[in-house]
Amino acid sequence: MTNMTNMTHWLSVVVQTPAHSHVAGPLTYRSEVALQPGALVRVPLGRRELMGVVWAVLPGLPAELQRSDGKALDIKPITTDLGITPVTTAWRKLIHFTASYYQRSLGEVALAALPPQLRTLSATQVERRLKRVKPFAPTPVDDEIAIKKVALSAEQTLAIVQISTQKGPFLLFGATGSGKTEVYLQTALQTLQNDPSAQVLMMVPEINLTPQLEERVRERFCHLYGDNAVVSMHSGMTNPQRLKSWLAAHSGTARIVLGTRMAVFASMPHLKLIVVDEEHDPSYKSQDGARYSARDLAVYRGKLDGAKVILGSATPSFESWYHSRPVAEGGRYQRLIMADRIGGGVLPKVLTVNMEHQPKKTVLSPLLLSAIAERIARGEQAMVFLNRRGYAPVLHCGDCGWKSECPHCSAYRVFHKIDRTLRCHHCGFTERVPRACPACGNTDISTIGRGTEQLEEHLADLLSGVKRPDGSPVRIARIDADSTKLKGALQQQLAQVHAGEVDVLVGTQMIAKGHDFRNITLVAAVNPDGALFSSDFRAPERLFSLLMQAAGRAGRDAAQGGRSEMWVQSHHPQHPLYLALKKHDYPCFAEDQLKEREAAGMAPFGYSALVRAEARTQEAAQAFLTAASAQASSLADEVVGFEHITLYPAVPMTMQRIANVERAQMLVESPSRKALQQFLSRWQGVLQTTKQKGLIRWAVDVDPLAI
DNA sequence: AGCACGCCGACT
DNA sequence: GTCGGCGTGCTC
Repeated sequence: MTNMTNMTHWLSVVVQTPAHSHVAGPLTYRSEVALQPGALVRVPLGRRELMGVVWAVLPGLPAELQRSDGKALDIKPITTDLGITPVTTAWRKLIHFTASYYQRSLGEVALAALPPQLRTLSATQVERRLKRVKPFAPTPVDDEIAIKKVALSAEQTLAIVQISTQKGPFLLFGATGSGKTEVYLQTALQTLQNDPSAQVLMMVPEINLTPQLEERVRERFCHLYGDNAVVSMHSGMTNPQRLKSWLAAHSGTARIVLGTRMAVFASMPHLKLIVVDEEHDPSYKSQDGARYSARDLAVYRGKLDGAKVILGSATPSFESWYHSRPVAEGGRYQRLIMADRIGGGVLPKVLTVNMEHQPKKTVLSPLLLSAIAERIARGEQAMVFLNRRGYAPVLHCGDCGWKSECPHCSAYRVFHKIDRTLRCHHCGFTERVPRACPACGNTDISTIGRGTEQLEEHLADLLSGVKRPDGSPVRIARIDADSTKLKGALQQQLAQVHAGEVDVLVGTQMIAKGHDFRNITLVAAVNPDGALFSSDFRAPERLFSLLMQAAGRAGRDAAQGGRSEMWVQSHHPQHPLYLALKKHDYPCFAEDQLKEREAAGMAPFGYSALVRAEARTQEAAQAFLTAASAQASSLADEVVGFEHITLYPAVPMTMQRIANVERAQMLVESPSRKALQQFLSRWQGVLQTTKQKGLIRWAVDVDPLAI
């Protein structure tokens, strides 16, 4: 390595190039100075200049780029080296795995995983930003006084010991209120104390939940490791903020990175622990670009970086539950159980109301209503769920049968009474509510069904005679995507609930997640049946989890735990899902559902991918898929296990049309993950060359959440 | 995907 | 005579 300075180095550089083109792979550049794999550089491509990641240092000019006539091909030199520490080999392996598993180009995944602002800054600008992040300084902490002592339950203590003494990955199966977060924090603290440079990654499903966790983590760690020790990473941040967090993590200054799914790609050279909270949450699966599962990647990354992984949930995904079965049966994760609520809190009693026995069109059964009134009279709070925002999901003309269909989508526009609009929740198309039926002129048009807006109104009406303990009237509030559109509105509304300024809270699933409301002693799901018979095979699992989480909102305060209740209004109260819910019996529900999955060959017993096509017409979208499917058989000789691949016919998607774009999809299944992977990577080429008039775009979704 | 070049229509 | 429509082709 002595006279490296004056010779030409050939570098394989990954840049953001489109997946479907001849330059999809890494490109070769030269450099007069030696560079490390992982170095961040800027390179010329055509008339542009792009950021790239040095993927490998090549022994010489690759043969395919050498011209037979001996003349040197014009391999361009890199423009600049950004001059920061190269990303680690483990990071590059993670990116490589993600790109190949989810069928995207390396460049797309690598560049999407780096902060966008890095692309626009010069080496000197980056250097300046880096200086603003305090340099990494190992800070061993053993000051017993500085560490906040927290009383732990026996279950928490056991979980912490098991995590520290065993390898994992761990599935922390803990009831709502059992203190999972404390286990994360204690384990994080141990990790940081055992290794002066260790870093911890903690992931949560939604941005809404990061401020809460961030506050808790800051309170716990900043006085030990400094203000720069905790950084956030989520899509709600501005580009400069993202760059700052990224540099802090990359340089090792940040000891704890908190974030949403994107944080799984954070550059953390000393990563020693990964926590995935609420691991079952569908938000961990990306729905655009590379459709990765941040939870699955977290487990993979743990292996690459030698970091422990904790997946936590009160209602784990069936995949994780299955993987955490006993080792003797082939389990790969270690299951840790925390069944008890801390402080002796009791899970609320679950009551079902059989809506078959109620008069038709009943929104709230008299029983539920009086139970809510009772809470108010006692000065307690109630929470009512309805997973449908707006006033009514459809507007309808009784005379001619007109319905408020969206002209651009295969969906109805929702009636919003507040601003008297018809809004499409898919494409955003909004119009004033017509005074008369647009089709026949009849002025007698009515709504069908109900949303949170109407429920709020309805409740106000029904509870108008109920008085709070001090004799004042009931205060009702609504929290959903409409009421929280303004920045900070959600936090403000939640604060109102905490302050006891609200007696009845109406809302969508937004309020079911993660928020601790001490004084809520009744939670009600008004109309959750929809998911029971949905075409989406994961719908029951999501409903169960949502209801369990919702139930967890009630009775957090041990003093009230005894009398807190979860009410479910249903037309099918005998459905196994509700029976399991009544017993708070997730394992029973999981066992039941896993049997069904096994019989149907679905995850985790079988593997699948979807190809989705978007086109101007439904015919074009399907024709593209059908043509690509027909050519798949030509790959039979190349793909080992091809006979185990099943290609299903192209069908319209459930939401067939959005914003005038027709959508179709095709399912590919296999009992062998390896065969499916191999097939998909070969088939990629076929899809790329399949031309279809009117086709707008297509994408492969590996391990899709919904089929 | 960008970003060029390139060849035909309606404007200052 | 130029501005600009988007078809085709290339990028280490």
